[in-house]
Amino acid sequence: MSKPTLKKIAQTLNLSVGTVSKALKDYPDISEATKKRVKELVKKLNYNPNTFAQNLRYQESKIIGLIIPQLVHHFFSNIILGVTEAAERMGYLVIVLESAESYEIEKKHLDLLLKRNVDGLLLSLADNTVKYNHIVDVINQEIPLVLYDKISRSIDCHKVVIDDKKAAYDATKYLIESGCKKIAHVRGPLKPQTTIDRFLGYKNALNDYKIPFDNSIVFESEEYSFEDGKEIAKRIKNNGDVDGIFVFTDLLASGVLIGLVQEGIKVPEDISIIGFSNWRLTKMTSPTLSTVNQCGYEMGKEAFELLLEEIMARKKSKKIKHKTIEIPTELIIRESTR
Amino acid sequence: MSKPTLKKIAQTLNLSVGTVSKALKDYPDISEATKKRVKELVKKLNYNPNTFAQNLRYQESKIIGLIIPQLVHHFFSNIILGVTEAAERMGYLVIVLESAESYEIEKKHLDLLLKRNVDGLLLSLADNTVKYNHIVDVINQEIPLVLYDKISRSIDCHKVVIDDKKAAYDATKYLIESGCKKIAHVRGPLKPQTTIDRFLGYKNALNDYKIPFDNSIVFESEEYSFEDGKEIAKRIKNNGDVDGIFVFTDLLASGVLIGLVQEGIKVPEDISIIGFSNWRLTKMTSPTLSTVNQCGYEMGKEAFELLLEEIMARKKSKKIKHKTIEIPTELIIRESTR
DNA sequence: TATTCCACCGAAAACGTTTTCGACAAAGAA
DNA sequence: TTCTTTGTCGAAAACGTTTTCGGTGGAATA
Repeated sequence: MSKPTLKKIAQTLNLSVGTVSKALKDYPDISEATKKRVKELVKKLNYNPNTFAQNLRYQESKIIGLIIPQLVHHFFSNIILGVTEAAERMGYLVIVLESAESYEIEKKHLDLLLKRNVDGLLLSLADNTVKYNHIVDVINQEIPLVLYDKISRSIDCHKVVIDDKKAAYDATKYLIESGCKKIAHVRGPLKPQTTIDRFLGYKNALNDYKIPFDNSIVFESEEYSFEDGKEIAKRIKNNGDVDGIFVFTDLLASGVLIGLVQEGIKVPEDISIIGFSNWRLTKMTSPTLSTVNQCGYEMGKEAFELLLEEIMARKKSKKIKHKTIEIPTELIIRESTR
Repeated sequence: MSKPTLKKIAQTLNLSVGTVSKALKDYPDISEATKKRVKELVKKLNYNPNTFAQNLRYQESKIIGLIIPQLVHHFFSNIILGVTEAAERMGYLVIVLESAESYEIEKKHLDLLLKRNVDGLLLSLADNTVKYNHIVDVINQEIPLVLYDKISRSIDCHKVVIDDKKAAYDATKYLIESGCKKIAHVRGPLKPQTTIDRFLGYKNALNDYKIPFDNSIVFESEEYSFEDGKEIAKRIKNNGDVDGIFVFTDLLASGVLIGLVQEGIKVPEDISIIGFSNWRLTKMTSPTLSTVNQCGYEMGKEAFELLLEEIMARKKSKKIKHKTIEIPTELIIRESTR
């Protein structure tokens, strides 16, 4: 009752193992007659080639590794979905590991995946990592790797990002054009490139519309939690004349929103708010939250396709020119803006 | 520059491949001297055993498959985290695939994972599957499999679930004891066992407290979306004297909550609401939503441990008595209840 | 009849590891 | 001296597949 192998098939058919293998792969030097005999028995026994043997033979696993900063996160769930679906179409499977925004774990998991002989790696940097040696090492070992979402410009590989700067610019621009005169910004620590770029987009928009930048209405949240948002709402309230806020992530934005409402401020009549990421919760606050849609599914798909390109290039030991794909974002206007 | 292998190490050390292998595994028939020589070179070359060869040799992949009905879902993200962390501790990696609540895809993905020689499977049934042949087949093939969350009692294997009936009972009981007299229930189609059990728990609580069951205030939602919840809120409003609602899932519950508030009904003064699952969004509605905490992380962890038990038993070809673990739930009272 | 050619198939190496079974010394016991 | 023991190591099979390189027989050609 054990699994059928080429050997068993060969024995019952009085053929050699090699002939059976070739028959299955339609080699021209096998007669149609024996091909038929082989294929029929294979079907009958429900034979499937042993992956382990194939892996060993071809020196590839048809598995890629996907490292994610935070598993429990709407955006990254969409990334996983995009990656796995694209991968599956091309015969690859995906192993997902979380870095928990920690440099140490990121490194450990990178290592773990390499030891398991994945064919390639998809990586979004932990907020916490500022050194990139571990990543450069991987690339130098000729292991295909592409960075997505949270990347570092200094690493030479394929990358896929959203245009944070433009998205932030557009959001701020919308606030300005809808009549806001004094626009605050709530951001996180300036470590990941995304946070930096969103901040820059905000500043650029102010600049283009001749609104003076005022650092006293830029608020930083360490945790960017819902509770943090509420806290910041109070501080904004005390800053009398703010009439628009661009918050760098939805969770925080919803905290600010609810906080303001609880403080008796009318949204959007008194203050407009725009968040970032289009989490599901943006449809559930009251008022609902305007935000920037950031398509994780699309990004995951593109990331895999770039990785596949890199894998194929490595097979032919071709060097390749690396590119950076930008996934378009989209401003979604709901009730928290005028 | 290619990867070091046992053969290369053996050659440079004038040893046989077998000896090198045994030296690394501290076989007693290898002298300390050569062990030292081997280990030093191994360290220097940063040798790692080739996984493919090991897989082939041991006939195991140290990879398990995890099939999830919906990838983009807070609860299942926690499942993934719980499974992968537990698996990693024991030297296993996890391949995640989504069934998208479809029987066909569930079957396809089950098959895909088996062909890839996973050592075991974790499966939560798609809402859509009512036949279990594909699963029984797997079990008959002696492939370790455990069901989690959405299970079928008729399948003989390890299972891990939450005690939906008890959780629903407790939620309903809370509504009753806090003074509700006429309690509605919002549920999904009665296919998955979880939905059935939550409905039963609700009915049992009513029964124990001598409150007559009234089918006209049991509402069914096909999609259990946020919008569906708002729709149902209107119908409940027209049913004048309902003063408590137990909703079988948070997303829907938040829809009902917001719907009622928008209709001018005071929550919890006029109507109390309890949801189910403790999604993050329950902390962000206003008022915040009372709910039942359902620990996905814990469930994932337990599921893996049961699977490991099964894997070990199969190695020794031992039959094992199957058990069902129930992950405790916890009623979380917030602002939507009196 | 001798040669070439083709159609068909098998032998064997290779991927890298693990483990059993001997083999061969040297050391100890009889 | 002979036999057994002990300590070290190597040879080889095994896991299952793929692919190169010959090899065989028969048919066609010269």
